[in-house]
Amino acid sequence: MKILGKNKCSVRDRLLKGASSLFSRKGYAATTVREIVAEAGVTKPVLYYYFKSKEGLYFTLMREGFSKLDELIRSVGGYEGNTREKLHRLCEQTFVLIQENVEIVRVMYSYYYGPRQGAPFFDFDAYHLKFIQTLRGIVAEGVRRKELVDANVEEMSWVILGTITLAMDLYLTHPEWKVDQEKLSRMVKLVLQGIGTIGGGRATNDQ
Amino acid sequence: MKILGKNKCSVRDRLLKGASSLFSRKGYAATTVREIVAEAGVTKPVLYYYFKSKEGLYFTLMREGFSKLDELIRSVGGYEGNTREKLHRLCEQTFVLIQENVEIVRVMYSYYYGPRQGAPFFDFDAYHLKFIQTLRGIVAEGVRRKELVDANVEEMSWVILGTITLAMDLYLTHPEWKVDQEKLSRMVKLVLQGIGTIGGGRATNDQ
DNA sequence: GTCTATATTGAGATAGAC
DNA sequence: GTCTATCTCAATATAGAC
Repeated sequence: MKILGKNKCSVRDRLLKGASSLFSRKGYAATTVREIVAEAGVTKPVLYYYFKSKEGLYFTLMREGFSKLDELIRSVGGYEGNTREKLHRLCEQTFVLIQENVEIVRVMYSYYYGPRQGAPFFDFDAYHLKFIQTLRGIVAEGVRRKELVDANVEEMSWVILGTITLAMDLYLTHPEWKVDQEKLSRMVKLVLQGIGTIGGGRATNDQ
Repeated sequence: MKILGKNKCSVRDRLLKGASSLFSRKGYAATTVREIVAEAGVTKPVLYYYFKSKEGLYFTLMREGFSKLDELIRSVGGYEGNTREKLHRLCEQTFVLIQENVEIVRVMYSYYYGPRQGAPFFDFDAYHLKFIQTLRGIVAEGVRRKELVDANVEEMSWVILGTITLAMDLYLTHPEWKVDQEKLSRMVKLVLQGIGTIGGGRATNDQ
């Protein structure tokens, strides 16, 4: 492995960066190997040397992106504090991760919701499920500790998930609205405290 | 216009139905006119007779789908009852609309988040914005009436929007979880009443 | 090896008969 | 309104000159 100056990117990183940008803008199928190597200022064989194929590059990109999510999920086990604090921490870390990997998130999004268009299979859903399970764990513990109301754990998790997802969504589609961690944090606070004035009774599992 | 038996679909409708299914599964560009007409059991000139072009068919599909959303949004003006009831009604109507137009929603999603892939421009965002404005209107009125807490109207709207969006999301990607109006309704209830137990104080605009 | 000219293909679109 | 048959056009593939 070559030693690099601190501000330089390795060729491998340049290829990954350029590819993620192209994939997110044009889609996997529409992005040619030519464009990727041109973006990185190298020639085709370099790409094949590092990644074996266009598919290999794609997998590397996704694997490296989602390994950070894995790390985040593992770190949840070590969270200290009450449920409120844990939820806020999870939301914050997740949002930071998203901000740092916008392009990979875009690729994931269009794969997840749109037609596959020749993109190799990648099990995004496994990560989605893992994330939901983690969230659910925090919520279930919160209910046991009586720090959350005794309602349906799954639905409570979904409400939190919806808030995170919407923040991500708006961040991607309306950057000019400047959705950031602070706003997400206030939104989570609203979910915890309720946006209705007292009078409707507290949420319970009575249906 | 031909008179049809009550259980028969007109050719025009068959073309629209087949096209929306194909567009949602394969994407606009990857769907050929041949496939669309084959699906409807007619020949190409029929498509051109009704829609002038593939683009015309696409626009008709989107326009007809989103005109229902327009109708829904207009109907909000006539909502009766308190804010809680209005929000529940909006969520319910929106979810029903989504269920009845899954394929169009899918097409919209992949256009909105993915690369355009040759699909003609359609201003989905205008509808998105209109919807948010409507939601915001209900929330703002709720705050004035003191039926909602005096917090940031935009962020409160987003939390509700996030809940609807997540329900739609799960409905699209995990039909086996059977997210339905009842679940969405309970999720909205959770947002209104808060999932945290009392002790963290009510939400306000202190910040 | 590279370049240019020429197939080939498959897409969207149309004319005119019925 | 619907069909058969045909057109146009662009992208790609290939042949053959250089």
